[in-house]
Amino acid sequence: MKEQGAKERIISTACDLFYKQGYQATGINQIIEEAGIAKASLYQHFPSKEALLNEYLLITRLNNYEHLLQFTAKMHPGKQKLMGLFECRLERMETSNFKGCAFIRIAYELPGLNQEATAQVHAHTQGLKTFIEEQLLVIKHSFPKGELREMTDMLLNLYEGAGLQGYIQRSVKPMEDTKKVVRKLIATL
Amino acid sequence: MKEQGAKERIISTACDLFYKQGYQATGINQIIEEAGIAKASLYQHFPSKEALLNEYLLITRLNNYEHLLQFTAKMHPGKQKLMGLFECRLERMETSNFKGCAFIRIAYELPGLNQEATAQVHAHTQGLKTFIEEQLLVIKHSFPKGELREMTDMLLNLYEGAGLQGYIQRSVKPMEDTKKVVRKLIATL
DNA sequence: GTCTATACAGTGATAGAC
DNA sequence: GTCTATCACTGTATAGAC
Repeated sequence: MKEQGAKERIISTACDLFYKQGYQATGINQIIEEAGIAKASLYQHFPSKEALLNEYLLITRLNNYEHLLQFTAKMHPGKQKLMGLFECRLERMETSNFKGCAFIRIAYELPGLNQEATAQVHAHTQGLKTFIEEQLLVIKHSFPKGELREMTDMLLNLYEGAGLQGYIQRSVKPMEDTKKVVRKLIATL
Repeated sequence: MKEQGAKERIISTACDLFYKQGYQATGINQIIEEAGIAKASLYQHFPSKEALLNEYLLITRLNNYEHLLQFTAKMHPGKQKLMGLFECRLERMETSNFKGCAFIRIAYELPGLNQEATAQVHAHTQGLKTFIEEQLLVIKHSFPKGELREMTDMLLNLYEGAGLQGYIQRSVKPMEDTKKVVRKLIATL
């Protein structure tokens, strides 16, 4: 990891710790220690801890989205890719130790979120909605607009709700069950 | 508020602040200031801030549950009470400034939650499940066991997912939409 | 650019007077 | 039981030497 520049080490360490421990529970001191750099060097690259938070959210969002696209790249648009969304998260829950959606965690941890961070949270949600909507339109080309939005929101709720329950119960079961339910739901379309 | 004992003032202030601002963001100093008592008095009644957290979760859980029971007291068991669960939260979102489910917030804010606090979170979830299951059994007396659990979990996911989206978007719309979807879902039972 | 050393506010928690 | 005063510690952020 030493061959990376200081800034890169700071970012990757901060992203890791912010997600694992939470933003507030992670101190600057821990970040610089694990990144192996001095405190002043951190403030050379980032004016404040909050700036680091914004960077964390941006990078995490892009990574999550990129991962989803790769995961579903070879799937057929429509039902298969829609199921892929759930399988993608299920895989994350099985391989890494899943701590819930990073953006929901931040929104819950910091009731007074700054403007840029809020924008990232919304962008993440909107990205999911768009992905879901696209697949739904492939499945049923002539979706009435109101029903499309309704179905999209319901699937999003199920997706986030299952992730949430899975984290709280420390189990992949809620997500597996939700996957089955979703499969049934879209089978009728 | 002055006629209440010191302990009661501490508890009600802490409950209020922990929910509004989060646990970590709320300092002992703010609690004692708003409660109008001295710091040493607080530690007379509670050995630590963490003890206050456990008290907060217990009281919030009992209050939430009590409120739900009162809200649905005059409704018919079954479909009406099940819809009442969603209407109850909808009402809370409209009247008070809803910050999401208190237990999910705590679970997300503190990845390393103590045993008693974890138990409260689980008890809350279990309480919701039991409530939902009871109504489902009234609706359809001969529910296959697997499907009953499946349906219960799905409704719980929708309930929590909608609360979550509602908080993030600062809108009651996700919960209203979810209510409609749930009404359709249980209409077919 | 990166380091050491430090500033300064804020935290949770205690001691001891009244 | 409740207060004032203070503890030891950690938090973020900066100054100044190399």
